[in-house]
Amino acid sequence: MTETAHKLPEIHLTDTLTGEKVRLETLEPGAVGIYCCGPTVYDMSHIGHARAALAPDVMVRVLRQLGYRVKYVRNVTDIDDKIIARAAEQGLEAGVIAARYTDEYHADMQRLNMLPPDVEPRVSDHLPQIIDMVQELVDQDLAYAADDGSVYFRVTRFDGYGKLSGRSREEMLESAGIRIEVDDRKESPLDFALWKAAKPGEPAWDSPWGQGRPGWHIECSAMSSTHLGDTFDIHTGGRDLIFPHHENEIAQSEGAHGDHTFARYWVHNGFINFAGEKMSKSLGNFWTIREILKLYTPEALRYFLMSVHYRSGLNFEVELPEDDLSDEEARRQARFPGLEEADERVAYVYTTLQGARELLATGKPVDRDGEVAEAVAGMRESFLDALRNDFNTPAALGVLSKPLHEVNALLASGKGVPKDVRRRTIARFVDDMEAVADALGCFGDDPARYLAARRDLKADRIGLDTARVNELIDARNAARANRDWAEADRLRDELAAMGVSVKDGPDGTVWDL
RNA sequence: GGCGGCAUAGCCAAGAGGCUAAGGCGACGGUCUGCAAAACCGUUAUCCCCGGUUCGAGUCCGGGUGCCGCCUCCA
Repeated sequence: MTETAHKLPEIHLTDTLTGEKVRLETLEPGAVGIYCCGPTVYDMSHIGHARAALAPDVMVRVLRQLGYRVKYVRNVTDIDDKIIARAAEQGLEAGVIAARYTDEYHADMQRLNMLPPDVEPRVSDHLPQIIDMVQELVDQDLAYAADDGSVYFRVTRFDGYGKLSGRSREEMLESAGIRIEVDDRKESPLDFALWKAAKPGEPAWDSPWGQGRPGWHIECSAMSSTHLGDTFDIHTGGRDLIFPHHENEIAQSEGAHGDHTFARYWVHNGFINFAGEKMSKSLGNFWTIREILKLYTPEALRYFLMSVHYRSGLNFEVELPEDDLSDEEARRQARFPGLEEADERVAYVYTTLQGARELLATGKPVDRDGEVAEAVAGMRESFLDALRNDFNTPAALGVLSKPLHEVNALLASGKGVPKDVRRRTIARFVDDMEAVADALGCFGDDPARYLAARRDLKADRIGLDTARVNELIDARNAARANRDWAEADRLRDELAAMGVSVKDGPDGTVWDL
């Protein structure tokens, strides 16, 4: 416990357990342990996975920027029914499938600029801890082995059951069996598997109950206590995991550890909804990260995901072409209005940063002490205030608007502002945008490189003939030099028809998509 | 059927009882420009309905309506 730890800025977050926004009081001052339910690696990740990874990513970034020491743990579920099923389909070992999609997940996360977790535990590396935990629960009579060698958690013995999802055991019992058949190996319909007896041909490990594998929920209980302790600060995941997954984690962990609080705060991200054009079954109802990144930059996707608070639902509008195209081709030509807007916004920020850097690169070094235009002076603090308040990324992004306008105005004209104030304001903006970029994982690239990469991506997407564009631009510049406006405008229309917009500036003509 | 969440401008979206309800997109008007584009400036809402608590409610409580999610190893 240090002096500075007490001075760290306050963080508030919404805890699913109470449904209220509360001040984060960490177990150990100045330090935060976060556990995130990571992917089950049986297929390519979709944008929902990106959202689930982004929520803790922003938390870790913000907490670290504010001076907290963070231990970020995100697991990989590499033993699971779906993996086994996929392996069987493809005639491969389950481990091969898991390894492949773990790699793909890492590749997606890296492209999306997600911080790597400090520890990334895999279920297959934690069998001893899992078995110990199941044994502990059996010893405490909180679990029982069935005749076939499966072990179930005895929900009737854990009084807190239902506290996260807001249900009572009585309610759940009433609705049990309505939608799924009750398994007669279980004492109660509410009981859930801690250990599943192996069927022939499935991956299996030795245990006191025979060959088998872990149930889904126990892994997170075992891995979180291994890497963060029996009690830790924040547990994150998608809303769908509240019940049963996280409810069961609480039962297992608090049961096994003698009623110690498991996670002190539960943070759940909302879902992505598909709106707009109704998607048919044949087209599938999800979009992979990989597909999206063929069409938009990773930062555009990040920005899009951050434009709505993590707890809310996010409408992912999709416009599919009307033509009678193959599913594959239709998906390749899909448009996403939300992403489109995000993409242009990110480009606007980078264009501003580029202009700012160019201006600062000329002339004398800037004296940082002294007056700065108001809109920019307060940006950093307001920005962080928004993020300290339940990691409110849309509010934080909103804070950037006025400074961006101010800087663009200053770049366009220094009129009415003392020269040193102008340069100092722009310099401050560039400096503080580094902190912004650090917190958001966005806007941190070199502006020129980003904008070029974005243009290339869009050119590829529409199959643009870049050489032809340059020819037309040259021809148009020649016409303009001759003040042949009719011809110049005709050429501009021709470019526009190709999707190219031109901008005539004092330093010549540039084009964009 | 049970549980939970959400309803703010044409669209998207902040708002943890109290300054004139952020911001973005779009639209309209203007500056700049050969004309444009970009950029900048300006305009563009009383918060689903009813009742209540309070000096004061978008923000709390009750009821209604409408969406959505979970109750199925789906982020």
